[in-house]
Formats: sequence, C-alpha cells, structure tokens
Amino acid sequence: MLNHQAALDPILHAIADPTRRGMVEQLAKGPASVSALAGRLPMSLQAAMQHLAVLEAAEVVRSEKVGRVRTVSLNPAALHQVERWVAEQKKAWERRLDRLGDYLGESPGNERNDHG
Amino acid sequence: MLNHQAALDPILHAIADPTRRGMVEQLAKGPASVSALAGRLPMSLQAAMQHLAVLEAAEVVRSEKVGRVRTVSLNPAALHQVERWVAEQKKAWERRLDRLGDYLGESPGNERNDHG
DNA sequence: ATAATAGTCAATTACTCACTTGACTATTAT
DNA sequence: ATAATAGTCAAGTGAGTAATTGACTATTAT
Repeated sequence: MLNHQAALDPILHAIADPTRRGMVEQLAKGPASVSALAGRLPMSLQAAMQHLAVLEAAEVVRSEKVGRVRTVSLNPAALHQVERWVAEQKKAWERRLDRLGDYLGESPGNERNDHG
Repeated sequence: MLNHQAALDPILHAIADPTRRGMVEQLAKGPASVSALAGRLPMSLQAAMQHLAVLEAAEVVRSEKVGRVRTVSLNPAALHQVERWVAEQKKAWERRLDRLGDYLGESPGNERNDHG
C-alpha cells in the first residue's frame, strides 16, 4: 500500500498477462499496427485493443495514429524499471548472504531470522 | 493465451501487487515469520496470509513451519526468471535498432514498420 | 491448567478483469 | 460513389481477486 515505486504497479500488471506479454515480445522486434498485433490472437480485435490500452496506460507501449493506422511501439524504459526493481531485490538478498558468511565464518549452524 | 513461459504468469501477477512487492522487499533482507510480515500492513492477518499464499503458489517465496511459527523466505530463482525475460526483450529491441542503423547508414528517414 | 501467541480454514462481499457483441467513424482503394 | 479497411466506443457477462469477519487448532509461556 505504501508508494514503493508508483509506476511499477501498472507495468507489472500489464506484463503479467500472457496475451500482453506476447504483444510486448512482438513489439520488441519492431513497431506494429493494431491489427497486426491483433491478427495472430484468438480473440476479437476489440479485446486485443483493450489489452493494448492496458499496455499504453502503463506506458509499456506508445502509439501514434497516421491516416487510419495506429502504429504501436515498445517503450523500453518501462521494462528497464522492472529490471531495476528486480536487480535491487537480488542485490539486497546477496548482501545478506555476504553478511551471513562474515558472521558465521566457517562454522555451520542455523541462520538467524528477524522474527518479531 | 499461448504458453510463452508458463511460470512467468503467476510470478508477475504475484509481484504486481504493492502489498506483495513490499513483502518481497522485506524478505530480500532476510527470512521472516508470517506475523512479522503481516505486522506492518494495514490489513488483517488473514488478508496478509492470502497474499503470502499467492507468492508461494508462484514460487516467489518458500516457507517452512517449525513449532507454531512459519518462516518465509525469498526464492531468488523466480526474480531471476523475470529478469531474464525482460533482458531478452531489451536485447531483441536493441538488435533491431542495430539492424536499422546498418540499413539506414547515415541518411535519416522513416523507419520501416512490419504492418500487415 | 490457563492464557496468550502464531497460524489456519471457510464463507461472504465489493470490485476488477478479460472477454463478448453490436453500432459507429474515419480513411483509403476501386 | 461504394465498398473495404483500420480503428473506436459502449454495454454487458462470467470469472477471478482482495479484502472482510468469525470460528477454530496447535504451540509455547505463566
């Protein structure tokens, strides 16, 4: 509930869906139109557009309309943010393991947990 | 809907929630009991346990009960998988930019999109 | 033995989500 | 001008989610 990193929320929610993740994978290879993206999917164009709207609201994706075609492209910055958060957690985890190693030296025993 | 990377789905869904992401952040600093995790949160213990169940089902977290206390700890492998997927997308994106650079040489112009 | 602690199970509720269908607007091709 | 293409808006449905409350079981402390 606390504001850890506001934008991560919608970004992660957006890419948690396999349909939307598929769109991101397609877009990683280059921009595409709405119908190109929707074309492969076993669902209505409208459903695909709703997925696109979720991706765009999360700023995982940007789009621009020229004539009657809207071209969608990936915004790598959003993925970058995910990568950063994950890296931070892994770093914290490894820092802890290092500290454990220092304290324990070579004697094997139980880890100390922070319960309470 | 297609099976891109089965386990990513529940993992990303699990960490898309700010409460659960907060738990992961706490666990990155070291294992904790259920009540230690729930303690800080503005919700019932039961609600916190349901979040924990989501994290555990996704294998973002593991837990073991000794006596009356269940100790929860992070499974870094899950975060690793997220990192890998994100890295793959970024790699594909950069590969494309490189190719574009090759084709265009030095002349500035429109990018070619894969519509259709 | 009693009480406090730590966790669990189950049922309910309000809300969100992933679709659907149907009607409609612009743009481009014939 | 007509038709086909590309996208949009809106309303509705069924399933899933995040929370609640209440009742209950083990374990540990006094």
